[in-house]
Amino acid sequence: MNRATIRDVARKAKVSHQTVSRVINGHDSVTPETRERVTRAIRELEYVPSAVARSLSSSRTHTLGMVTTDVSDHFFAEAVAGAEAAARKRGYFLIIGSIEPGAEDDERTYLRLMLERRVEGLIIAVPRLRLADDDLLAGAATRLPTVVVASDIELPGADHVDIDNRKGGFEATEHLLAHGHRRIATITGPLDWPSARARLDGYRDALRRAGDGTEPLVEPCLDWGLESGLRAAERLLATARRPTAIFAQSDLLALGAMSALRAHGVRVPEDMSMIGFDDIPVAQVFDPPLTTLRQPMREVGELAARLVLEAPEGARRRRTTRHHVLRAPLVVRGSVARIREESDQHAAKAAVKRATRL
Amino acid sequence: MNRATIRDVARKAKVSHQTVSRVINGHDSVTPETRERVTRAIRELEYVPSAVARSLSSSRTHTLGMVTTDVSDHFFAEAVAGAEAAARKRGYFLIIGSIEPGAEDDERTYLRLMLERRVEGLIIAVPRLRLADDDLLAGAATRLPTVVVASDIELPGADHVDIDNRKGGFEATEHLLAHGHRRIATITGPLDWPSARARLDGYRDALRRAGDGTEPLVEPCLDWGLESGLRAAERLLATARRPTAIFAQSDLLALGAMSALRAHGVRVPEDMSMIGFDDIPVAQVFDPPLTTLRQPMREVGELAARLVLEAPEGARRRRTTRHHVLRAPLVVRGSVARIREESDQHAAKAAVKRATRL
DNA sequence: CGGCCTGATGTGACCGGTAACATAGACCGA
DNA sequence: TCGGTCTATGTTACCGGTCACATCAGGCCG
Repeated sequence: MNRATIRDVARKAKVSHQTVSRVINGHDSVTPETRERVTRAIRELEYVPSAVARSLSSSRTHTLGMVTTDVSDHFFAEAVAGAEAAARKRGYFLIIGSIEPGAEDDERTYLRLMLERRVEGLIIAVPRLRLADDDLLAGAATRLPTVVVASDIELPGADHVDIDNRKGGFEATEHLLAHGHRRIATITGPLDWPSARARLDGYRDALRRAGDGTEPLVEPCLDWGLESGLRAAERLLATARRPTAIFAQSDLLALGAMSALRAHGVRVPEDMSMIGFDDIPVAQVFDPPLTTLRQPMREVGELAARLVLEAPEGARRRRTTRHHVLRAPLVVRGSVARIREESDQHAAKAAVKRATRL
Repeated sequence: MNRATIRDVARKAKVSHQTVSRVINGHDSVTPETRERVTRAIRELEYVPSAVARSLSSSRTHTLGMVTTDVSDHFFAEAVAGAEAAARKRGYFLIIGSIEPGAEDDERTYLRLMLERRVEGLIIAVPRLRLADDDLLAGAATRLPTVVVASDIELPGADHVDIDNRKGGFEATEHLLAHGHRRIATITGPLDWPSARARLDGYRDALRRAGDGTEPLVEPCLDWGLESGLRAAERLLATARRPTAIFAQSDLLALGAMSALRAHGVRVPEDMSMIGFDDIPVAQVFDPPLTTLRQPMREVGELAARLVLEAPEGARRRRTTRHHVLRAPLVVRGSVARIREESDQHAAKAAVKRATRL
């Protein structure tokens, strides 16, 4: 039971296939009665036009491709949703290749699949550097409008969209400093992610600027998840001079850490202030509600799709790279408190000790 | 700068286009040296075969379509990931249409887009009934292998994959009953979702079977989210005879409810036992860790894709519908406690009162 | 040594649309 | 009345692959 074609419809309606094509595409200059005959034939044959044939002859696929890190990461899932919505609003279809952890070779496979399908634009949301020196990607970027999301990858002519991670890290740390904290630890994401490094840089910036006995205390993790946060917090609790505040680079790291703290009888925010990054929905119903930085993930995706679709055509393509950076505003909730006297003294004592040692 | 075609490669390698095709498809009966010449030409021209043209002539698209409810729902996001993985393992590409809340008309649009793209199979993961009487869908289901996920939609010849929600609801309630609870409320998802109704049925089954002064107390919500859970819990706290346990039909509803309880000074599990449904990752780091039912969402998606791909071809198609039901096992954590004496008396007193009234 | 088989390669049609151009009336003004 | 313009429709080629079949050169066998 094969699908009817445009010629089957034409035969049934006793017109030429071209007239059918005109009806389908809402072309004017078709007599109402002819149009009606054709429409009926289409309905009776359950004709559905073939996007495949249409793409081949018109060389337009109306399809965008997005290669992303595993969408089980909240950030990327939202970015995909945003890109999808923006694409669809403009009549485009988004096909997605989500790279699962451990299957990083799929990056190339996906990219290739998308090029074979003749996508008209590319969004690359892969933070790691593996793809960077790939000639397949480089070639694609010169032919197609390409936007790189949340990544360092350098591609001539490709625009970048990202969160201002450095500033975010800076503001998170400043917020803790403003509450009197001096011993501030950070739990980072994987340091081969540009976002993790940038947030760490922001953290360092803030501490450096504060001077005054502050000192970086960095606890890196291999992923952004709960488990890692939990273990990182346990390592921090075991250190000689325990911090009074922790800046976790993701909400999941923060929530994992908080569960470890709870298990050890350390209260948040009384004994330990905590700040996250992301603003995932559950952050606000946690106990205490998590102070964090909201990442506008959906907007990142939307902006990426818009840039791809509005890129100038062919010869008019720019060779310059533009960076679009979105702010991640601080959302103050209940997980940060002013440092307690005791801890203050503790910190002060520690500072003196350190000063003496130098 | 347009893409090279198979004929360009042929010209450059001084062979016929058919030979190039043979090389691309790894066909044997090509001399090693010819193969080498062709391969070099492919590389030099940066030739990438066109899946569009290939699909048109071979009438195989190697594409599956999945129409789902908004993937911001954890269940559907995981199901998509599972289906994607299963499809890809078999050399298929999954294209996704995610219906956002409020844009339910898109169902048809997406379905149509997928049919136009000549998908070779369909996964319909749309719980609401809107699509049910759609002739487009019905027609598609007779032509293509189709699987319906987490939905009541009746389609001749389409298999169904779902969670055993009724049993899940039953077991959740039984678990609470086993801890001595008698006044057990349930916070449901939207009751036009089959899963919500089935869980509610399971809850009722368990109460009915327990008899003995139990009585349903149903608090329905319009979505599955935190906010709704929060407000539902507030309504429950305001009722005259406050329940001692709540079965929330999703983890988000449960977490939202717990945040409301906390705000009202009601401790979980001491004053109120709580059980969820889903087992989202953060459930285990909550305070207390949430007892819940784990939905094997990934497996649902994988199974759906497998069924689509392994469906018998054409004439051998079954007209019967098979239902595949996956268990949602109980995950015991810390949010359910044995009922306290005081509440026990309370419940007993209430039971007597009710008996008297009858 | 001719016939036949086999492996390597080439030829032309075809998949189902779109694009460009052709054609045939109808209408219209000079 | 006639050429020109406009509208409705038809004709043909083409997009870039695959498919079925044709061709051709060796090798083997009787």
